Amino acid sequence: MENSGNFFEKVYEVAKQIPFGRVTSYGAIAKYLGTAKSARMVGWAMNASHNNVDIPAHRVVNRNGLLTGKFHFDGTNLMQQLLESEGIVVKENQIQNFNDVFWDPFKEL
DNA sequence: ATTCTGACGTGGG
DNA sequence: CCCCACGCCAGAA
Repeated sequence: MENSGNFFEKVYEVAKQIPFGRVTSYGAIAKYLGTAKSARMVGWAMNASHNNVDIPAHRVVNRNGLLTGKFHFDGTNLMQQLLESEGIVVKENQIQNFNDVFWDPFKEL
């Protein structure tokens, strides 16, 4: 399982390190891993992370700050509620003050 | 084996 | 500023 590939494992590691009340983008993680063009794979990894409860996938959004994957969660607005529960303001599936809550692995990690 | 789509991002017109 | 196309990799039909 964990041998699915270093890439997925790395994504999980970074996602786990996302601080409370913060969010990051797929591209940021992908870039940090050196696969900036494979940002899609990051999302795919998140899909697999469904098995890993330790992965706060709700804290990962696209570079637009939009909750693109909110439909992949159990509920319709479960992702938004989780983010708001952390103090993040979300409006119409879009994170407000995105730059303020944005967590950059390059800068923070 | 082939084809398409998908939780994205960047670049060009 | 808005719209379109391309790249990337992996899994499903």
